[in-house]
Amino acid sequence: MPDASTARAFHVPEKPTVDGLEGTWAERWDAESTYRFDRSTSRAEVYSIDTPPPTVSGELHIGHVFSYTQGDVVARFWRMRGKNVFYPMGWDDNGLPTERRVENYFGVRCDPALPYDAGFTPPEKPSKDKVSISRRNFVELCHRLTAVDEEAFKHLWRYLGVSVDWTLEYTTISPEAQAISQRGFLNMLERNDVYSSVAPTLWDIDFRTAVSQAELEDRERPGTYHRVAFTRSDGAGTIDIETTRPEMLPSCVALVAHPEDERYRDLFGSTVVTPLFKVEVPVLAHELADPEKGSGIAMICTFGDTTDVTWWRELQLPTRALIGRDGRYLPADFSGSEFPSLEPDSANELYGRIEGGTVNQARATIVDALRDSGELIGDTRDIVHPVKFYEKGERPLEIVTSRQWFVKTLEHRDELLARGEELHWFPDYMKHRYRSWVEGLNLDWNISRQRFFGVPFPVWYPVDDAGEIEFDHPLLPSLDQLPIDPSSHVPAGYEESQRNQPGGFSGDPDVMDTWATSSLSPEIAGHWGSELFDLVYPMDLRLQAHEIIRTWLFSTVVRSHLEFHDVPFRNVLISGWVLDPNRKKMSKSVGNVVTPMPLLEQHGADALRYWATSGRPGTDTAIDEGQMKIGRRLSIKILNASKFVLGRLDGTELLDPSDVTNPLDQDLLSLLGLLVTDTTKSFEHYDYARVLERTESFFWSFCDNYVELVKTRAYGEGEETDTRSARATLQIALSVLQRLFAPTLPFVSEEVWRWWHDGSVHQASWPSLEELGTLSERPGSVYQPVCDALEAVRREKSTAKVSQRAAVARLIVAAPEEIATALRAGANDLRSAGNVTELIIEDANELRIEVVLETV
RNA sequence: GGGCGCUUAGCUCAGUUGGUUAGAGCAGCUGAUUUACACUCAGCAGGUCGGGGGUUCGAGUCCCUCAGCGCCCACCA
Repeated sequence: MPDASTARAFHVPEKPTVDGLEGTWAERWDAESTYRFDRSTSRAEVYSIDTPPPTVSGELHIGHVFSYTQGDVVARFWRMRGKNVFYPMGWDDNGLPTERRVENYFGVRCDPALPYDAGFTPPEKPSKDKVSISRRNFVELCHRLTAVDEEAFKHLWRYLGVSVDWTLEYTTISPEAQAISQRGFLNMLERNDVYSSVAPTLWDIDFRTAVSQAELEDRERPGTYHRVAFTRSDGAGTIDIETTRPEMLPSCVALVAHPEDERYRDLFGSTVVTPLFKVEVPVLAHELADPEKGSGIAMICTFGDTTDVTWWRELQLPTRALIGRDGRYLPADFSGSEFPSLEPDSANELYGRIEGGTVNQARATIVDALRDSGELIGDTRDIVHPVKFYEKGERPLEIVTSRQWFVKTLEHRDELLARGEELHWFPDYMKHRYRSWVEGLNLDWNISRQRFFGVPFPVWYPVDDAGEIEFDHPLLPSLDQLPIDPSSHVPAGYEESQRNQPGGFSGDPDVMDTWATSSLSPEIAGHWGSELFDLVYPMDLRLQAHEIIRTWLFSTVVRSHLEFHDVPFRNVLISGWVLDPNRKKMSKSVGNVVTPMPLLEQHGADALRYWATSGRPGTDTAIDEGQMKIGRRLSIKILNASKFVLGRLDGTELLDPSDVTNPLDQDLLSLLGLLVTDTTKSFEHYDYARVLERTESFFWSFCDNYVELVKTRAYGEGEETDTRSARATLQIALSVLQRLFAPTLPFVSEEVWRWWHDGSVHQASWPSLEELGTLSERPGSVYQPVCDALEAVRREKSTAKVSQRAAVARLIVAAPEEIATALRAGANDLRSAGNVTELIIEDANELRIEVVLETV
């Protein structure tokens, strides 16, 4: 036998069941280290896998089960194929979602200004009024809750049978992950791949943090066009613009129209005066101005939207930013140089009414004032238009000027596109998503977040004698000091007492975006800096869902390209979404999110895996309990068929292909050979769904036709060589089928395998053609005609509404020579399976089958 | 506006490089029944392959076009 384990006396239970297999085998696999990665290996022997560290912020959902199962099936195939599979598991336990969960779970809020309270205990029941606690207390609660969540996640994973090596478990907030993340950052800083600057930044006013382009989403929102009159400085009348954001008027720095626009061409270079605030601004030309939109001329404000940022940058306009980090209006003086109003008193009076207010309040005030001044032209017009939101946010993003760290992506666009082409995508068309994302980049990647539970930037800054922070001369730790927290560690040459003092130092207050850390998942999982890393990097496989191509996949490619001038992984397996039974996307707000544990307990892990494996790569798939039931039924069939076949076999006797002498048996193995070739090829192309489909289909035919045909022969009736041939075929076929099912249905496959083997099926070798002996040139040429004849017999009995065991007095088959020969070879089996008394096979040109039932 | 995918039986989906009469499961219907398995077995019925055009001896499959659904990207004032 080619199997890794040895056969021995069979132990088949009286009443096999699929219930409880998950607990039993998860424990055994742990105890036997079935999935342990062997470090004494070479890169060529390794198959390494990079899976997403799920966000630890509550419960895993069914989408995780779906995606990870697809990856696990592939992992199990390569393991059986002889690869040394490196399959770690990580948890992404820092970042906003985790903070959000901790705030709600304990009823707390982080206030970095507060001192640490060593005796703090969170309220027994979280109330709506959140308790403010120090950063250190907050981080402690984060660690406490994520530890609990991670145990629950791990339990689910083992129950599902994900074949990770749990000794390789990692978390993104662990000291090692932080050290790697900080090392990656310092390397980028040294290479000048990352920079900090004060710049307009996409800002969520509720979370009070910057967000990156990748975290944007458009949502349709109602808006209103207001037509507003600007006065020409030359006194030649007014120019109307249309805007949905009249509240940005005090931030206006210019008007802009298309360079070719006849209507405004003569105005370029001239100036106009803004309504209400009476600030003189230039009229400029830029190609992004759309003559079709509104009146064809737009106002540029700092900053109403991302186009404003582009115009501001490219036209080198002044900054008149007025919206603060809390979304409220900052103080401004219209008599100064920053806001040079021609009528400062009235401008300041009006501004005084909106200062400190929200955007909505300001809009109402300004629209009223425009109406009063006569500068609002005509009626307003309600529209619905896309507005940019943080994907987890509730209010529209503002653009706020702040200091942030950016990774240079724009200047590497072409190289990043080329890296995308280097990857092997499954399905292939998913590469378009990567490409269109990279082509559409318009901002460098902002990796700093003004939050608390994350990897800190390993940077301090000197504070000059005047108390100003010198951002341009950061103080850096050495690599062997990592990880560090600049808010509690002190840079070399300074004392803690000098923190935030003139002549002292100040720590960078921000933390890294969660993607900035998870973009290093291959480095973290592979322990960058150790010998292990060279064995596993670049990874062989990245598994993930399509929705995070622009975030996780993109950012991982960026980091790998900048650090190693290579791709981070060779193959990308993209999974689809799980849709609810009505084919709608699941979301918390709709309330149609399904948690997997109840389904797992009801149907069993193999059944859920069966459903998940039926979803092809990249394809969105609806939850379908019907599919799970079919998976469960298949598992039970595998138990029963294995029990039956092993019951036909003689205890310990191991047979091999040389015992297979009967033409029907040889043909069955030839067909099995086709299946082995097909499934192997499919797996090599990550088509796990096809493997299951083909194997399942073969298996049912094997049970219903082949086993029925050779039942009596295998019992020992008739010639001894024929009995031996049937038993050898049953044994070989069963062994192959159990192994073909093993990646998809690991629990039931392991159960039946262990009835007759000592080792695990998951360490057995993937079936090969060699173990099937000499294969026919024309597979199916014997088996198929015999099955057809058997089917004719069954049809006759079914039509006559008699038992399938009813006797057939005479079965007459007239057939062309080849078929007749096949039937003669299978005549004994056909007779016994059909309970046929007299079988007559004649040569004829046309196939003709006559079934004469025995009259009672 | 640009791009990608999907459209095959009531439902969920297979259909390899174009090749006999288009397949499976579920649901439906008709039966069988001390059986390895009722979480069973056998059988039946159900489709002008989204519409139109083209290439070809031959198209579910290739090309063009239209429509519907879903998604991705976009500088939406």
